[in-house]
Amino acid sequence: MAYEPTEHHPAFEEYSEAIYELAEDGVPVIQARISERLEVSRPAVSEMVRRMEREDLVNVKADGEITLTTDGKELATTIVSRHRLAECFLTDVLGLNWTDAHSEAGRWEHVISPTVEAAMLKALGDPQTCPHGNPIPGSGYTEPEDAVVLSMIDAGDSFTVVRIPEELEWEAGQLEFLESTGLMPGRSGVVLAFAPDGTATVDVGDNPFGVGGPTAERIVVTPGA
Amino acid sequence: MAYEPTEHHPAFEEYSEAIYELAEDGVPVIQARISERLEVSRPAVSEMVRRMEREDLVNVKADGEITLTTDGKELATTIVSRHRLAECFLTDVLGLNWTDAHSEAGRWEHVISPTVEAAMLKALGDPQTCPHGNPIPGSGYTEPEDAVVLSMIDAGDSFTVVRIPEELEWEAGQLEFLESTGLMPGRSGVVLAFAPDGTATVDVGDNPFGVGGPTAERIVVTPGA
DNA sequence: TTCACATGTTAGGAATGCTTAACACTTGAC
DNA sequence: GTCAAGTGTTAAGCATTCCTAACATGTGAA
Repeated sequence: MAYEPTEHHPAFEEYSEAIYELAEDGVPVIQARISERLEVSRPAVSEMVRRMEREDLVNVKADGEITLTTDGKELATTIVSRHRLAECFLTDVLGLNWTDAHSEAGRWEHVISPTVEAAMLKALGDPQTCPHGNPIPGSGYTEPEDAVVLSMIDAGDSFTVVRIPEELEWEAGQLEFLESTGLMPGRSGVVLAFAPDGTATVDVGDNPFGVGGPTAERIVVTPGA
Repeated sequence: MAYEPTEHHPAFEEYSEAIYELAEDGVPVIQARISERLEVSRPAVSEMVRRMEREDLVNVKADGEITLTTDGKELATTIVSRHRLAECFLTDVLGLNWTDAHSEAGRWEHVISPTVEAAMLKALGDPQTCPHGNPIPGSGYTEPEDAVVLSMIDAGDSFTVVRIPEELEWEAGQLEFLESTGLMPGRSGVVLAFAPDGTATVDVGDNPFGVGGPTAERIVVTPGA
């Protein structure tokens, strides 16, 4: 069977998704970041960005910042939706853990058709976020207004996890760690202390554990239990 | 994410599957048949067969007949299993029709990991055949000993559908036709008559309808209701 | 100021998997 | 016996997507 989820090349899907998620994570969207996120060489990104510009999927500003065009955004949100929906499906229906679900979804996103997407949405009751709390584009989800990153919570205060940004999902071992400690969306806990280097000690029910500074600066939470 | 279901190229999976299914359908496994089944040019098949031979996935006999090696058979049964399992899943869990499930599964088969395969098997209760009745390799299914093709049933006699061979699934409109008429595995009916050209008139409950000769020679049934 | 680092680009190449055009060979029908 | 049909191969080429090596440029630190 010909592979043809849309009219686009698989690579365009991957790059659009990366650009969308970098922007979502607040990372400057330049070629070097895409190169890191997709683990391809800088020349490969350079060439691909040129081709996507030619196909009117992205624009490149004078300072090198890359933005998605209307078409590019449509492609990106389609893929991101399917990725996050697939993650829901894989965890809720098939019982996979976070780590497996994330890597599986990275392949499923290119293979899910509108028909299957609709069927999955129905089966899952129109979920608004993926298991890690990231919004499914088009679901109408809006993040709580008081959302902050974990490192902004004062020591001694409680918090409730909102989401684990995509950026962290790509770090080896990160999802296993977060899932095993129970630092998951919806769970509440208390920040016990901050070390000078930014490491937070938190308690979400079981044993207290440490969360590295860079991680604590990315996990989105709301104050209070 | 790197695409790497096994250590094999997607094309190797596709070709192995085609070879397996051609043999299953009793079609001589030569390059020309693969070319037709996969809808690629003969030179493309020629080159691919050479590469698969080099990788010890197939053997080519002096008369041109292509057979799968042990490795090739393993790859083929893996892909065929995943295809048929995916069809079960897509119809039973997600409610897709035969036609959609077949074409979706053609993409899913390359993306399903052992983890997901195991989860699907569990969710479906270890199915032994796909929705069209074709055996899932490794499930232990054995076809009824008295299975014959529909065209072998005498006019006036009843029959029960066993399976719709893969060969028919690839014919445009065939699955829609069979599903809409109810000529599906497990269903029983009566052959009302045979036309001189081999066309059968059958009744499986609703209105009698005609089944073309070539189709009747491929659908596997057991005699009796 | 100078050096190092980050960033992007060019140039040259490679693997994968297709295509069409052209040719060679076999085999069955007449 | 001849011709057509079916089959496989060679040759040349193309699109996609990646790579390394090398180079150009900008920016911040010492």
